[in-house]
Amino acid sequence: MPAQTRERILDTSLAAFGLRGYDSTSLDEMASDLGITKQAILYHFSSKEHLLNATIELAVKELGSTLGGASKSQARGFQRIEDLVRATFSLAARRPEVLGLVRLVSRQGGAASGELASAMSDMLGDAVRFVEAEMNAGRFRRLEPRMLLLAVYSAVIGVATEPEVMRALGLEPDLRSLVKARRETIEFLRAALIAD
Amino acid sequence: MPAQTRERILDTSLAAFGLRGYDSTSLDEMASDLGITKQAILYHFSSKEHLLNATIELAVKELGSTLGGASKSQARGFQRIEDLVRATFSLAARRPEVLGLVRLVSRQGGAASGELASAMSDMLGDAVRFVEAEMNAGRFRRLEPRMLLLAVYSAVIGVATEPEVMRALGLEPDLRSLVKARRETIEFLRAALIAD
DNA sequence: CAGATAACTTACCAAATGGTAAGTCTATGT
DNA sequence: ACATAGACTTACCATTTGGTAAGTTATCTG
Repeated sequence: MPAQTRERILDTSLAAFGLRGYDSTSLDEMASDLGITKQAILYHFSSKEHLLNATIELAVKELGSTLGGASKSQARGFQRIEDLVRATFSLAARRPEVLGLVRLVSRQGGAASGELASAMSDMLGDAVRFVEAEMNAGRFRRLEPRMLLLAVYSAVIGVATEPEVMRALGLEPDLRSLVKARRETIEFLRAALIAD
Repeated sequence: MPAQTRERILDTSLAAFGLRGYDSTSLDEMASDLGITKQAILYHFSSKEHLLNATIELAVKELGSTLGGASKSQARGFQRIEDLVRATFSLAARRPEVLGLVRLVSRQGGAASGELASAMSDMLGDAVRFVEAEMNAGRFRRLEPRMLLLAVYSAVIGVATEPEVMRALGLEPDLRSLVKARRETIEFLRAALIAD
């Protein structure tokens, strides 16, 4: 069953690109981790950039299947936000590299980012409509929806993916702290969002 | 006046490391930008890692002089938070590379990060005490102070330094949008923090 | 059994990278 | 006038990097 080499390569590249960065990861290194040669990688993906594209594609898929469920839930009001934050933290704990790659791509941009950008655009578009509806129904405080989402997105991603800042605050980035961080983040967002 | 070469190198390296990353920046490239040779850089800083250390030192200084003023202000209550957010956004607009480097170091960690970590630790320690005092005075909603600060930090840094996410939201990351983002971020934080 | 194809490996390679060694030029102090 | 030191540049160099070319091995197909 040698056909799964391609998937193993993608797993490794997702972890490497997502946790350490694109330039910091060499094909030789990944190959040796996998117990194959670099040329085996280049057999499946004709260049490092193509590998990055395929890796982004995989990350988009994982992101969609994790957050898509929560985002399309029938829940209303703040419950839906809470579901999304829980799903995001769950992803951060299980597969931190996925969020790492999202951040990498969203920072660096680049030609490969089109797909992720459009996937994110869709999800954010849905989110904007949802938030607007909740505001109109008087359940959420009235703020600029897109800016609000940017702040929420940043807060969640930041809390979920900045272990060094947690350390600077005297918190160990272990599972218990992450659970606590999730709860506090939800409370923080609840306070910010719920109209009086 | 050739003695300022050292400062020019540090300026360039701060911009390069902060905006593009450490591994993605080569000494040859920086040298050619400066119109000197790579060996001139290695004359002033004996290795790339030493250059990174000196660059972090510079960033810490800039961070301190920008945020230190706002953080040590006599303002009480939410006004002090607002001052800090304004100072952070101002820094993001004027010198995005400084915050970029902070993020780089706080993500990657590494041996060089000690100085920045301790500088941030100090600032965050002050912040924790301030937030606790405000909570005890009943002016801030009662939340876990460190988690609260992590969320605030993440939201501000994220909004100030994630242009691609802004684009995905259909916002151009120009100066006007940044001003708007700052205003909305402050409102968001005000809603989250101020006790009823 | 011949041969084609998939999935690799071995053998290279040119360019880029961080770094060393030695020389050059200029100002300055004696 | 001369040595000295600072601020570089020119010349190299070993290693790493992404990538090409040419096998090799196993499996499937006619």
